[in-house]
Amino acid sequence: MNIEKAWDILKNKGFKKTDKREQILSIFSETEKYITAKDILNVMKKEHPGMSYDTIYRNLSTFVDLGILEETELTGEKHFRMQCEADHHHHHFICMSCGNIKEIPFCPMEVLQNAIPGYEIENHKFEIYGNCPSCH
Amino acid sequence: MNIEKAWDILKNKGFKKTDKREQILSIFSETEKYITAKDILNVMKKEHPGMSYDTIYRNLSTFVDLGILEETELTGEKHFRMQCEADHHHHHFICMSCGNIKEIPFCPMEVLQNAIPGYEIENHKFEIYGNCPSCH
DNA sequence: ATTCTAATTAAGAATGATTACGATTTACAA
DNA sequence: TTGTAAATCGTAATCATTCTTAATTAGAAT
Repeated sequence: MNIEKAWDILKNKGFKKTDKREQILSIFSETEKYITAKDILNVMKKEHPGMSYDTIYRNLSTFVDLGILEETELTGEKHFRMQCEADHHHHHFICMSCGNIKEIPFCPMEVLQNAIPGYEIENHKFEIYGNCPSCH
Repeated sequence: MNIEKAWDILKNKGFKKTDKREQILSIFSETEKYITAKDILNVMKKEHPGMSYDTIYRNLSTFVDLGILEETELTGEKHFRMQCEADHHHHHFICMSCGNIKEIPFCPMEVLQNAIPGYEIENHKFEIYGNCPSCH
């Protein structure tokens, strides 16, 4: 996902182009890491001192709904990052030291499906936490 | 895990036997589901109207530390249940309708370890959400 | 059995993330 | 340019969780 593609989606759904949305998307496009609403506020309040949390949370929620961002819960806080472009479904290793992520080129769900017949799987979470090679 | 075994652990570590702990453990022993601190308060305040949240959270935290309970984050809230007896490491299918859980007799980590060499895995979360056969 | 002491609890205030709301401003279509 | 719904601001409310202090209690020591 990149900024242009995000705007395509937003425009297509009738959302307006605003400075705030532009800047939020720009922040996400510059990092691979999962970041929080507070992280975003800290960057944005430099330029817009009167920045409202409401604006950030509302837009993050919109972006997740539209598939522009992906969301996960880490240590009690919601974290967000740009939705991966990858054509194949995959998961992430998350470095708890530097925050960088690594794509895990495999998903256990295919194997699983057969293991619990009769159970209707709607969602799953598969995340691996630890230290990446550079944070060893 | 059962109540007797939990008390063995608690006694062994020098924790005292109190009515509140007895009742909290009893609530967990009567369900397979993941429940919240509020769920516990709702049950306990019938007998102990002046029940404090602090007592619940403090004990839940102790129980998790001692391996009596296991904890997970569902829809923004901490949920707890008795630690499984199972001799083998495993994961859970969680029914989002009735809350019942089913043991998944397999863990993808063995396969994964080889897929990302150099990455030090400290923890992982593998949970499957959906509807169980009876909630179809 | 009584006393002592550290562990435990009660009661409510504090915190921190997130959401809600009325008033104001803005994007953009007509 | 103007009208209007959408977006934002500023702040208050909410919700789960943690903290604080004083009072109570379990279990050990006497």
